[in-house]
Amino acid sequence: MPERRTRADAVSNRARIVQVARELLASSSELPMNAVAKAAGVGQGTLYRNFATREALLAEVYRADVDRLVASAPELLAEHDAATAFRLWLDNVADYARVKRGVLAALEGGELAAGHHDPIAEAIDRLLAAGRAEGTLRADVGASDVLLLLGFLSRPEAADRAHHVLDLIFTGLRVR
Amino acid sequence: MPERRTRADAVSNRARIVQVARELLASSSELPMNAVAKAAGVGQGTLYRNFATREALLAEVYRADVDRLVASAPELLAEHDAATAFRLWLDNVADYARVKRGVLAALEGGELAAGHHDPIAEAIDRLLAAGRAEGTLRADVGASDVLLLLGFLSRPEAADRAHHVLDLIFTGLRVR
DNA sequence: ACCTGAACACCGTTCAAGT
DNA sequence: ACCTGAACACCGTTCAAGT
Repeated sequence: MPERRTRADAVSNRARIVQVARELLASSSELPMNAVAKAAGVGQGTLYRNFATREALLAEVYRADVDRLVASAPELLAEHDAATAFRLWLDNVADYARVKRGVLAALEGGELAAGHHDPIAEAIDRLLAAGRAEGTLRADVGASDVLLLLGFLSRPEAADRAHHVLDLIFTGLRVR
Repeated sequence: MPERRTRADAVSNRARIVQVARELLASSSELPMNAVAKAAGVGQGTLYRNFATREALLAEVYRADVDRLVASAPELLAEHDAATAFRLWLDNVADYARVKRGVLAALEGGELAAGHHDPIAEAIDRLLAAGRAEGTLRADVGASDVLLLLGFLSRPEAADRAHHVLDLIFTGLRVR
């Protein structure tokens, strides 16, 4: 298998697409594929070659944010008991959701159903497993349940009430 | 103000539009306005004259279902303590959501933000107020919080887990 | 009063033709 | 190997012309 060098213009095209998408999302929350291609100065075909679906493009745009969110789960577990770590992690999710609703939209694509390795689901699994071991979080709750509950964060009206509603959720997941 | 008779064709057009929309939703979950007009045998202008937005059309399609759901709240309160009534009512919502996801989609339109009299929010308010009076439901929960939490029912993956997730929500809303 | 349907604007996606 | 952009299919919405 010989090294296959990617053409320089292809590399810069891809980078520019992602950059432009990020900028468009900062100002509008919609992301028309044609608009991305035009603003990036590439043909539509090039856009689709790089990102076959809008979801793929969103995932790339928010990859760093999602990585940070996922990485914070084990960090919190190292410093706190599991229930506290879970509570703090939920606040992290809310903070991300407030700034960029896209983080949530990106993870709602349905990778859930596909069952492929959704890193956010894995982070939740770790937190839940730790809480189960501690006896502080309910044993009959799965990551997919939590993801369903967190879906409310993607609604625009959620902004004000997010932390309060997260508190309700957390209370429901605790062992009484 | 003299009686203004509506033309007979206008009446039947409106009825046929709603009927056709109901049928399309039964088989596809999408509802293209052009498709509704075509299937109903009317021009697009007629469709828009009757229903200025898709939301208005959906509201009309599901009006009977929503009415039933709303009416069940006081009925349940008459027969059960407030916490039980609330729990049973949540199950009613889940049952509706399973059969026709549109009921949920219709109520998510954003009447919430507008603050106009959303009958579902009123039904929830009655249940919460009764639970507060009884001391069995948390006092710091509003109908808008519950609506946000119920939003998960509109997701396709919710079907299997709906009752379980509702149980988690209910637990979070109970006074411990 | 009410209706029709052509027309406009917009979007996603594909693919023949180019370099 | 990669790119361009015309082209196709689709949708929402409006409005001039009809009855």
